[in-house]
Amino acid sequence: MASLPSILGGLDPTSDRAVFRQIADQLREAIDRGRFKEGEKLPSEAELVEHYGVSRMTVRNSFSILQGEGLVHAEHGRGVFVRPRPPVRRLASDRFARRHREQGKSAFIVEADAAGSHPTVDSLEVKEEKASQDISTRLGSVRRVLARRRRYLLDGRPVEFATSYLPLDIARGTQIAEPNPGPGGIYARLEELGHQLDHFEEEIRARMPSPSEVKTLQLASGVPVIHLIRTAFDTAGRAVEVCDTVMAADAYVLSYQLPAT
Amino acid sequence: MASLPSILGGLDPTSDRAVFRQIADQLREAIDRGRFKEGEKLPSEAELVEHYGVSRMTVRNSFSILQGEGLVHAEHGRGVFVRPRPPVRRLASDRFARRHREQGKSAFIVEADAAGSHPTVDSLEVKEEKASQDISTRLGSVRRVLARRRRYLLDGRPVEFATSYLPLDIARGTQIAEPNPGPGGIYARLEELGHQLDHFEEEIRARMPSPSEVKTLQLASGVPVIHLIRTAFDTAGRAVEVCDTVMAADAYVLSYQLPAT
DNA sequence: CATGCATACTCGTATAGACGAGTGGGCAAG
DNA sequence: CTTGCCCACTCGTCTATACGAGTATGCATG
Repeated sequence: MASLPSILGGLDPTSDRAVFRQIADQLREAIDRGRFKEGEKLPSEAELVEHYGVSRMTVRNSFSILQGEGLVHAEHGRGVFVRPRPPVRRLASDRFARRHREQGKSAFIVEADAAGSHPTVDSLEVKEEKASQDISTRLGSVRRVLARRRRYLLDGRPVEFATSYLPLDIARGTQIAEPNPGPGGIYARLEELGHQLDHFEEEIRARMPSPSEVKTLQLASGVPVIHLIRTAFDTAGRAVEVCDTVMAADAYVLSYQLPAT
Repeated sequence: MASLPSILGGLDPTSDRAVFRQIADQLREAIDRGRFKEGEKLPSEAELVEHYGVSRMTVRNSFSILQGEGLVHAEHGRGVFVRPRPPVRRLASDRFARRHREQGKSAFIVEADAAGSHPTVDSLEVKEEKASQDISTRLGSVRRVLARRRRYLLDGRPVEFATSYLPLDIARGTQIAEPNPGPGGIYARLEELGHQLDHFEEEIRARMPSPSEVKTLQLASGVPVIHLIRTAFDTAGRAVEVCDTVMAADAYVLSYQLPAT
């Protein structure tokens, strides 16, 4: 690495911009310009204290700004690093098309294999439970539901956490209530049960994760989540499934195709 | 407000959870439970210093966690407040349907009026410029484009910042190159010019905002942005417009309807 | 009554120091 | 050579203090 003074400038004492912001600005610019590359270690707190002639807390304050922006992450005992951008998973709007439901493996597995990454699904839980107010409304005033929870990982990294809710009168006692719903997933089973799927509705929000989501998805600070709620409707117009998904935002791009009507 | 000890507990010295995290946990829980309501002022730093018997920096550290989560925001000289959740704007996937293009006013204005809020559009800029690599690719290798930039506000609050890019051979010299594109917007003009719209593709990402986005959208800390890139295709299969939109994530819910095919 | 200032309270910025804990390299002992 | 310890370096946590600047309130002055 080049010497610090050649990468980072000095402070402007006449500026009314706070010192820790000036330092953050310089580091951010250096990162944007590629002076510090993905995964590379930034100067240590001590080095920056030395370089700028400020106290350590001031430097730490700068780092915390960049962390909040998702640009860097700190590793205890090692240093502060430019956060590498993980490969993103592309979700196309036709991902639930019937033709994708032919094979035995789930869409997640097939797609990950194709992308050369190693997919895993864990913490599978299938149980009956009381529907939340929101789920009940979406499913048309049901009291209890079958909930299917699972977490998806790519190359060991958790990227998505999803729960499907289904009305008991549809799902109870069927293969949908089994941990492994069989080839084509629960949508294939629903159609076999006479609920021909008509369309899906998806609601998308983005927000900062709750502490429990940070834990489950092992999120670095400065990484938002995409919260997607999908409702599946059968040809009778009935909502037959609600799927609540929380995704690590840095791992996903959602893609939709809309008719111009 | 009830007394502090009745809302916030004490610290657990035996816990290995850092003190500032314990304080943040208690404040977060109090907020979640509605002990502190939206817009309400939290105890001041001094009060919490008193209550917990810790130093001020420790309390500030707790607040900075909650700020990063988007739960609270600080106002210089006033206090720290529970961040109110703004009314969200719902974007439905049929928002560009031809039938919505009849009236003179833009979709944004019509919709906001219906919701009872006061919409504004500002910082309108229309100019020809060099296409970025990404835009060029999406539009099919054009070098220069017409760029239409504008910012949308609801009740004075900026919520969205968008830029449309169009190939010069289509847009130059037409009403599309005017600040006001006329009734039905640029999509109506494109169709009049013989580019019957066939479908749109939308790409959605979520991430933390850049400093300039924070400024333009006046974002509180802990608020991510939704980055939406829409490409419009005509019936000849040509990409005739790319619209790059950055939205305050706390102001939007995107909604899509997908066929089950 | 109205104006304006003093003041108390709020958060913002910055310093200096202390100790703890994770990491990794080098050196010494076996 | 291998094992294990020490040490230097890293970030994590916390204290104590100081001054600045924005806000709001009330009181004194005109």
